[in-house]
Amino acid sequence: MRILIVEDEKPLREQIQSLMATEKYACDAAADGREGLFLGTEYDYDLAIIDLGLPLLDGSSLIKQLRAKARNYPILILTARGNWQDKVEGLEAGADDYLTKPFHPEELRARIHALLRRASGHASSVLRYGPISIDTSAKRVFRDEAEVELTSFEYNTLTYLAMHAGKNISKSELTEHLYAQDYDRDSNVIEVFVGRLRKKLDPEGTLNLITTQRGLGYRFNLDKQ
Amino acid sequence: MRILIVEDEKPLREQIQSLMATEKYACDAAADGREGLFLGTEYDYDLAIIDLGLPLLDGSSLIKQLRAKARNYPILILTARGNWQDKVEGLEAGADDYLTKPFHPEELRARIHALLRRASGHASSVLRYGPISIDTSAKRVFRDEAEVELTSFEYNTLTYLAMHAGKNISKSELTEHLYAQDYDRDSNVIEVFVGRLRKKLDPEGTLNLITTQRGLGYRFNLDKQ
DNA sequence: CTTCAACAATCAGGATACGCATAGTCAGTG
DNA sequence: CACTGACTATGCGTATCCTGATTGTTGAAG
Repeated sequence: MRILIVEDEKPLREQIQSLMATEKYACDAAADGREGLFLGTEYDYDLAIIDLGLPLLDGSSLIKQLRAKARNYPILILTARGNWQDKVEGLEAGADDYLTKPFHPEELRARIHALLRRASGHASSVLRYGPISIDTSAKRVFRDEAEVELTSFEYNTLTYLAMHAGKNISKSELTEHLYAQDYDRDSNVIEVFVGRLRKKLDPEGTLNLITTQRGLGYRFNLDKQ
Repeated sequence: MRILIVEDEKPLREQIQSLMATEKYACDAAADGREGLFLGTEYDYDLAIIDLGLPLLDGSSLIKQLRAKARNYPILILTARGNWQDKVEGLEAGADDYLTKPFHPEELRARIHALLRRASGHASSVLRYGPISIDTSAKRVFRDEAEVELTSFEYNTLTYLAMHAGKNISKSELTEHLYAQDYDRDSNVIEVFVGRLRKKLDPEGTLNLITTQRGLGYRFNLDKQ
């Protein structure tokens, strides 16, 4: 999951960033509306958290512009307590939920979970793809009823691919979603981990689990059931 | 265990809160139906206690809306003595049990225990996992018929893990359910307590009681019997 | 058909951050 | 004021992640 934070107050921004870090979400932060618009347009986020009172470009204009550019990820807005007009304006601009400052970190976290869950539309916690099943609440993976032990990063990579089964996912999309902004592009971590996943989940290569689309990315090849 | 209380009468609400505190449950309280709906929707509770006569949004509507949003934790309703219709309506809306006011704290305590136990799929108040058994009503723990003395926090950690046996429970999920509201995130309490549990319950490490899935969480490894 | 460049896979070793043990501090309680 | 239990601080070991070189594969150009 990759999350965008647009918040001008540095302490709050950093607090949110560290909260996202504990959730193992990759996140980018912008300190004003302009920068927010740039990042929000440039990258494909899973969620954005936007303060309404921003320098250079205010929150609801930012949201309007993002929506106008067909950026459809869920947006959570932050408002000062009691600013009814702002809140309503933000929601009308295209935000999905709001939170009034100050808030408890727990509250923010819960909202984010709810938005992400709603966005992905996954009701059950067990995803089945033929012989492979992924229990997202237990964070365990099985092949033919036998558990396959995955590390945290392997697990994240697999679920991202599986949740976009049938689609070509480029390596850069994967790194973008699994890592925070500043990540060394010319590394081959993804290849390494895809290799590990293939070895662990399909050592004989009979499933054709993850195929390589040269120049395009990887594709998870089992249908969801 | 994390519990939600929705009750408009302040004295009663606080009485219940302090009762929950003595039980070492983390709990949040709401004074009206709206707030109750918000909290109940956004957080993952283990149980909710809801008064039927509430301002802004009445109890049974609240329950209906929670259930409609797939919030499946057990709900205990509180009714004034003799309000048959209300009680029935509440149960039909999706409550699991009721209690008529005024009630003895003991009675509330017993009902809560029963509901939590039932929710985790255990009929009796003694949970058995191989050589480990947990008596949830007496809050005592045994290994091979010998009692193991646990402190209250150790006990809570153990029961939460045991009630979700087989699942990887992240440290943040543990803190969410064991502590109320905000809690300092970069602390290693959980690690310390898991360490103590292992030492007390399985000093030789023969049971493989709680395993660590680096980056994913902890897992209680004994099957329920 | 062969060659070549670009891209991908593999492997092993090093760096890092995660989790653990231990000990120490602090707060509450009798 | 001693005692217990909750939490913090520190250093250490190691699983996990990342790197870079090497080997393998692909597809287009000659």
